[in-house]
Amino acid sequence: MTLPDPTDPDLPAAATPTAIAEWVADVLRDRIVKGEIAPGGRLVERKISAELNLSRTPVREALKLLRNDGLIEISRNKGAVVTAYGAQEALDLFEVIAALESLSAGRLARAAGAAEMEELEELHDRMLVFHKIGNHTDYFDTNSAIHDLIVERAGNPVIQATHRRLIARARRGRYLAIMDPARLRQAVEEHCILMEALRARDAGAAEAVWRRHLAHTGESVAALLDPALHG
Amino acid sequence: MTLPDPTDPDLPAAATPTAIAEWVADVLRDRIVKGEIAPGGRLVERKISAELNLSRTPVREALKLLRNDGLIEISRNKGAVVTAYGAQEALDLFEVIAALESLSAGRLARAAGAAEMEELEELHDRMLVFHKIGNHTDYFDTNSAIHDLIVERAGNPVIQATHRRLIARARRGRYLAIMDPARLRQAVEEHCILMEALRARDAGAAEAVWRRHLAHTGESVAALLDPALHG
DNA sequence: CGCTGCGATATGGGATGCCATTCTGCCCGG
DNA sequence: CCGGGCAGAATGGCATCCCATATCGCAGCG
Repeated sequence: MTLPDPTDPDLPAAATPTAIAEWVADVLRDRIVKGEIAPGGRLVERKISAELNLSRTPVREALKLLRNDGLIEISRNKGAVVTAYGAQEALDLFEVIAALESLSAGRLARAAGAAEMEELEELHDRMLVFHKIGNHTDYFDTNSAIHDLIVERAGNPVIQATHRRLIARARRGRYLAIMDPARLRQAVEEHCILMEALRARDAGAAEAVWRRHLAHTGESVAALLDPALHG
Repeated sequence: MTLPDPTDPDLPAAATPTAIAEWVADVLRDRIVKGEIAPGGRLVERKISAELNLSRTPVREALKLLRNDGLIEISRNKGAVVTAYGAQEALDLFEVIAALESLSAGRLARAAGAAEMEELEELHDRMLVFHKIGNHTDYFDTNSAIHDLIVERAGNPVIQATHRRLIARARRGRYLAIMDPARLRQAVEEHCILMEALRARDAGAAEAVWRRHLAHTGESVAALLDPALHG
């Protein structure tokens, strides 16, 4: 699998004095999120350490980090396997993300300063452009950046840390399929409503629309993961 | 080596074939939550491994677990230090816990079966008795059990996992001081209101009271941590 | 022909040693 | 008397070895 450029230029040998384990985790997380390693796929410490030209120790730590993100499960003497990702998991996940992000949106509506609003407006405009010209990749990236920024600028580090732990799993759905155009339009509309609520400092409206937005997103991802399900 | 320290009867040498790291994490977590290791206190891998008669490897893993719980911070060449725990952290923490538990309470109000309600009623009654007779320790334990049960029975594993990660830090406040009797009465009242809402299957009321309950708790803990602050 | 038991292999967990970095304290020069 | 630099100690990270256990295949017996 993905062999082995022994001369891997990204090897952090000199680049990163520490945190090799986190680099390994990033590599593996990417593969899992992008679906290169399918659910049920095995991650064996010795294989990975050989492939990346490292010892098992940082790989072990990286696997623990991924387990912590809920991306894999580790069983003794059986290796790590990528967790399943089905409709139910997506709904569960987005329910929690909705709670965290709507909390953030409400906090922002109450306390956002001019600088924060400026950042948001700028990203929002950019996203609208990408949507209009049909650039899906940049649209999604900007969209994600908006969500992350809302959480970050809400000013509660606990929300941010908790959100970060969940977002990798949530975005596993992004690479599965193209989203329904009708849902795309609805999502953009919800983003616009949020911006209106923030400009009006209407915390209740901001929370409500954002919770709804993320519930819709969760349902869309769930529908993609299980076409038989429609709820 | 693994020579059983005669002074430490809890050594899991034979008791636990695996998961020594988790046992170490439990030991250290207990000490931190109970305040035996003060904020800013240092946890040195070699010291701990010597004290517990094991190698650095499981200790190292345990420290990573604690970092993950947000109880310590690890810096290279400086060791792990217990994170500060002040009024602001408590408020931030309980804001997130309130979001998670109120979500759970709402789900329970909509979907709880007879068995779940029975469990809750039983614990609730027990808590009322402990409160009435002034048994603070058992009151707190039963109270915590109710909160945990609500999250557990809500049927969303993501909520449960996320909640578990936050609760250790939240409960660091429990050992700081005795809570204001007026706040105790208010807390009991809020528990009663929640039970009423659950019995009536009123999800909105359940969410509202539980969010309020946890906001109040956060404010109480924050006030204990910083008597100058009163929000 | 099928079932049981034993051994080989795979795999994660723990122990241990070495290394790089950073912090501390002392000594020397100004 | 004070400041800068240097040496040694402290400390976490990585590499490597050994071990316990679970899994799988094969052989031998019923």
